[in-house]
Amino acid sequence: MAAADRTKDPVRTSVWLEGRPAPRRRSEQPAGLDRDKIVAATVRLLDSEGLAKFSMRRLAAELGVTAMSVYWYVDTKDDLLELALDSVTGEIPLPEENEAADWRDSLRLLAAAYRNLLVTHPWVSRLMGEYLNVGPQAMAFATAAQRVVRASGLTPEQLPGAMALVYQFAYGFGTIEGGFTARCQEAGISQDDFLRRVTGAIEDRPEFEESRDMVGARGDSTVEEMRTRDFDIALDCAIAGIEAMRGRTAGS
Amino acid sequence: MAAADRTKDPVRTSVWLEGRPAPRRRSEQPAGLDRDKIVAATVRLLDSEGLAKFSMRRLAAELGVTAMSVYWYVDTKDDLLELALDSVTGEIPLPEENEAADWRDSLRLLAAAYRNLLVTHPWVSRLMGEYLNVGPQAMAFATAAQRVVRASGLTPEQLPGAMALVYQFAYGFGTIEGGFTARCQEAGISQDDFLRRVTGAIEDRPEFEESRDMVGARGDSTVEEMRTRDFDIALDCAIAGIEAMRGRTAGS
DNA sequence: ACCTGAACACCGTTCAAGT
DNA sequence: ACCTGAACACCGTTCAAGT
Repeated sequence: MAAADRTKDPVRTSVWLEGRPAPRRRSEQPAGLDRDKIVAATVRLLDSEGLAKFSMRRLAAELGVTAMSVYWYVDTKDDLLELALDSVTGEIPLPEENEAADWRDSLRLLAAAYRNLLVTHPWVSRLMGEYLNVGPQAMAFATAAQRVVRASGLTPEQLPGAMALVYQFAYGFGTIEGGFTARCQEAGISQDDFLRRVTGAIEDRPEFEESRDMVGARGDSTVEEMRTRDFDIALDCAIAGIEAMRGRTAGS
Repeated sequence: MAAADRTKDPVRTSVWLEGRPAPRRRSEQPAGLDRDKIVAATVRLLDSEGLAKFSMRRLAAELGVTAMSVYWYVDTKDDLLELALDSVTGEIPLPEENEAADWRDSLRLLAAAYRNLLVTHPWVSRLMGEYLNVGPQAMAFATAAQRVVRASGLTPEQLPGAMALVYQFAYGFGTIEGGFTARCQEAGISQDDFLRRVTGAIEDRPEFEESRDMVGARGDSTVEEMRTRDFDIALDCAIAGIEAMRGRTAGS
């Protein structure tokens, strides 16, 4: 199947794998619409109101245009969300190619940036789980992520497992954290207040007795501090694991 | 705020933290409806058709009843989904309390079971990211999960980080895996065929050149084998990390 | 080439009414 | 106590029509 005759495929894979390139603009359009402008407005709306409230009609209103105008630049809502996903993925700062830095430091920076993306854009997690995520920015991140872990000196057989450990951990961590912050934002309440509210509700009910110590605050830390500490310790642990794996053979 | 007068709260936390207990049935109802039956039907529908296609109207049709009948047993769709989430969480086999087994083995079993839950019910991941997940089954799992990692001998300061590393990794891994299998099932295509299709599309397009080795198959393994291998290696790595962290002080 | 309007087949949920 | 029907305010998307 040549690139030229690739057209509508019944099995949807990804916007990025469709034959059709983004339509290029030639001159001033009536409404001044634009794929980039549409994606930017999408990201803005997703950030401020969340994925659940986002709709093509809402987006069109934001752009001062009819709902159907957007469909000139984008095939479906799914495609648009994929574009928005890749767009914010580009916000992750990637380490320099020829940097002499220790791979542990690079790994820590990259994982923290990944976590940060998932927290500042809580809708990102769901889209990553739903779509293939093979856009250019996602690929650039994946390449950098692989390069950083490869510098640890693991064997090619160990590499994918170690990659999964670090980045899937960061994904899971950022997902739960993002869900929590989004919920608080939606309720118009601080994270610490929300936690107090939940622990309060749990204390009132006898059936939650044995799980109380898992939910409450630890010491006098704020929720944010607790989480950053746990994230750092988890990364330390993963890095220590990678170092311990180095030179191990398959069945030891 | 006593348990008795807790009523509708503008800040939604979770079904499990609402004052109202599940209404208990007294005799034969006209349609023989039931909270358990509703939740079971919900799980069945979510498994077979996915979260995107699930609706209260679709569920009602499955139960042979009007859409609004369900609302007698459940306040909102969100509440129902929370109930379904906790219901399948109970499918995870938990290790015996007084087992003399090595914590590494228990951890491997529990993490694998967690991954398995996320893959067999691909809708679970999204709900875990969206809701608080403090239902009884989720709490039982969390308790067991904590007990297993605690047996590794880490300090109380290290414990939450190590927990996060292992279980958030399993969550992230199962999420991506579940999303992939769901996509294949929806398209009516095998996972290996889907992968071949994607790699084929990537080979056709020059802009994906440098990311080709990250997507393709490795050796002659099937997709499923590759993933299990990576998952196991990642867990080995995490366990090695936990062992290396043992006895380390805060800043070493 | 770009944008609109009406229409179709859906949603979750409220509310008054039936039995 | 339990279930229904009509209605409200939404969806994503198609399709014919405008400029």
